[in-house]
Amino acid sequence: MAKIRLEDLKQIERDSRRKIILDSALDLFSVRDFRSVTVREIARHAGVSIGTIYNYYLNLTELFLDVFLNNIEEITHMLDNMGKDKPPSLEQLCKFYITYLNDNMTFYQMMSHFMLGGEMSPDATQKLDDIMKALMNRMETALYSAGIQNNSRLTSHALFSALNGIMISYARYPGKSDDDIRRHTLLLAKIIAGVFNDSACAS
Amino acid sequence: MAKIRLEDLKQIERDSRRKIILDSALDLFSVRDFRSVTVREIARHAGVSIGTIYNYYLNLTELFLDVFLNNIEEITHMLDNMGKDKPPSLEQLCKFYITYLNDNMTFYQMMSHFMLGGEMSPDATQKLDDIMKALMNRMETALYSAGIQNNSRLTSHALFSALNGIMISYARYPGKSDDDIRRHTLLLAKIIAGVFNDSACAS
Amino acid sequence: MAKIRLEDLKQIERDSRRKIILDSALDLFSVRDFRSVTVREIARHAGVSIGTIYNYYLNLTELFLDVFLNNIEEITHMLDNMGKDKPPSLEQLCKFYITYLNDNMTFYQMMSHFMLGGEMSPDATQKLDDIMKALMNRMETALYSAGIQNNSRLTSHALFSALNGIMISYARYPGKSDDDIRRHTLLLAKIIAGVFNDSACAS
Amino acid sequence: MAKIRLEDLKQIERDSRRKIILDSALDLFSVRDFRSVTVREIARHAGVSIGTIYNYYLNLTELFLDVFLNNIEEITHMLDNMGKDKPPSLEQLCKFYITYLNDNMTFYQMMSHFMLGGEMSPDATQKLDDIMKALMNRMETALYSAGIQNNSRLTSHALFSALNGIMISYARYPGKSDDDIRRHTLLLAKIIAGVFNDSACAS
DNA sequence: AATGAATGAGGCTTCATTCAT
DNA sequence: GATGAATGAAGCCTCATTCAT
Repeated sequence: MAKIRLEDLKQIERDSRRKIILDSALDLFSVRDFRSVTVREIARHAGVSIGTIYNYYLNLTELFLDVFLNNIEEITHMLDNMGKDKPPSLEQLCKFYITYLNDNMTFYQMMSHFMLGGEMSPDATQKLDDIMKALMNRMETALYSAGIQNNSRLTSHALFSALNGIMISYARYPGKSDDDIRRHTLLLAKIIAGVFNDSACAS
Repeated sequence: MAKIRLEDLKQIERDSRRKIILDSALDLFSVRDFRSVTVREIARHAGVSIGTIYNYYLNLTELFLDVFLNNIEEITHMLDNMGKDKPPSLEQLCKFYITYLNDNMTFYQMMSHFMLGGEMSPDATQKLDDIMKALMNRMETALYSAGIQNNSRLTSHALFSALNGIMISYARYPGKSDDDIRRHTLLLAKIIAGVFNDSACAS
Repeated sequence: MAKIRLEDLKQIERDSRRKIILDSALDLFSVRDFRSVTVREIARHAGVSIGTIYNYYLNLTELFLDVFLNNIEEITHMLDNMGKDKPPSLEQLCKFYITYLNDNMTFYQMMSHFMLGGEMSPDATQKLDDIMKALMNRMETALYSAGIQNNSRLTSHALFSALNGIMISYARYPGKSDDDIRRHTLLLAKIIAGVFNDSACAS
Repeated sequence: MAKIRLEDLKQIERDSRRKIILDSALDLFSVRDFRSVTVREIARHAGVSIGTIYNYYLNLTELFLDVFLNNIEEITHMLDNMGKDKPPSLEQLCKFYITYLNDNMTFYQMMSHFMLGGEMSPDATQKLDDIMKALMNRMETALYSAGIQNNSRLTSHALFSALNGIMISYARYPGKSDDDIRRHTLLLAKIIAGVFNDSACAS
């Protein structure tokens, strides 16, 4: 029994140190494009050595992926906690998602990165797939509540795509401030929500 | 007059050489992620020296941008030529755009790149803005024809976003072949088109 | 008395654990170039921790050296057991040695390593010297029996050199299989034996 | 014609710079084990940038190989120039070779390195094979003159092996000075020469 | 205008060894 | 005595860009 507790403690310590590294990386990513952040910087910022990073992650890509997956999980959890009793409305969901993306530009930077060529191990691919499915389930539920009951899975893919596309297309509209961007993307999110809602009514 | 002709010739030669470089780059990008293509490779493939590349482009980014802008212009022209007399239907437009993106993966790779951190000169930003506006005009026209007459500019932004998002989100769905991807993204394009169409009817 | 037995037991356990480590290392070396084997791998393969390795060896070099010395001792013992009553003939000796080297490529890899720059402690140097002398005695005996009685010590050095050189020079003849190598090196061993034999007769 | 001269000049310049790099590397290798010499050091010592090294060599291994091949060629040429009219005697050849090895410890360090695991491209392997054959021809000729006319190719392999083995086995005899080593290895070379000579007479 | 050799900062990663538990 | 996480120096190599010819 004592032994089990010791192992547990070790695991907890390991997890917490991994979290320190992860959070340090996030910290840096919130300020700079993640592709320009170096291992050295992450290590220094986390207060550990370079080697320690590699004790917790096979390579930089795995660390990036961890950040990415954590983001998706966070979004999923936040969605679960939005409407305690009933699922969020389409508009709530869209606005929330776009707000999250505005607050976490690293997230869609990484999405682009991994989707457009970032090499991933089969293991990582599987994990990503699972976590993504959980998020898609929430989207599907919201669509279902909004009255879209045919093709709901495919439509949730379309909705997810549309929202991601907003940020990809307008996250850096030339000459606009961060606030302008936020306002514009939220507006587009509202339009997307409206379009999907109307479509539900029409059909 | 003779002088003018000589200058013209020079300009023509210059333009054609620039085109050779551009096409060579495109050639390479059709096979590999553009971020992994080096100046040396482009030069060798174009049959010119590295230095020549820099005689025609300030730096690699400008060349990338040229490729990108040419793509947008090409899309715009193709849209213009689709329906000789009447603008394309929403579904036609969406399917066409997604088909183009499937055929030119470099295009949305570059879109992501420039939107998510690629540094651009003010000059380049302006040019991009102009060319993008022309494309957006075509989208707006199609939406207008489909019955979306309120907020049509904003809605065309939303449509553009949604289509881009399809590729970003599903261009590399794990374990799917190129053909699967094409089928899935076209399906999503159809759903998007349908949703926008329904919305037009509903309102 | 009980105490002595306990100490003995401890020593036996210590020796056996050291042997486990040594054998694990040998196991790995039989498959891969010893210079590419890491402490971590040896530890894992031996089923002990990295730290334990360092409880038994001052550093990796000492472990390598231990493997090397054990090899030389093994060769010496095998030579002793070859001809129970009379020493082996020159050809027998040469063939045996080359066969051993073919079977234990790590041995001459290490010989090269230590001879060509591997740092050794004075203590280790002394140990190596002793063990090497024992082997050289066997060679000298064989040469003596073959009729080489002048300069026999020096000649045994020459013979030893010649045999080692065979492996260094032809252990990786380009495009040859392991079997080809074995056949070629054994042939050269036979020639060397013959040359030394003839020389004995001639003088 | 002018053009050809220009190209020639360029090639000459290229060759000479390559030689500068090569000589700088050799310079360093004469003082330190080549495996501990870094690209940075070679570059600094040659007065060029690191990148320049890689303009002339694909990687460090290729540079090492170039040093090695140059050594073999040098030996071959020196052998050719030894006896203007008649080939060198066996003893001359052996002594010369061992002297060369004593003067160029990098040579047999590299021989060991490449023979015992250093990865080589097929192209490099071929080049090495060719150059080695030229050297072996000289050895064979000397053996032939010494009266060894049966199996002369195989015997030249054996002689080559034996000489290499001398250095591998005794280049670092514990507690001996460089001069001691030189004397001892030359002695062994003489014995080897004698043995092969006697053998020729006996048969 | 065309050439292409030279540049060199800086990236990621490895791995023997230590030492607190 | 056993453990194994932490350390961090150091290695090789890439590649956009410049500039003398």
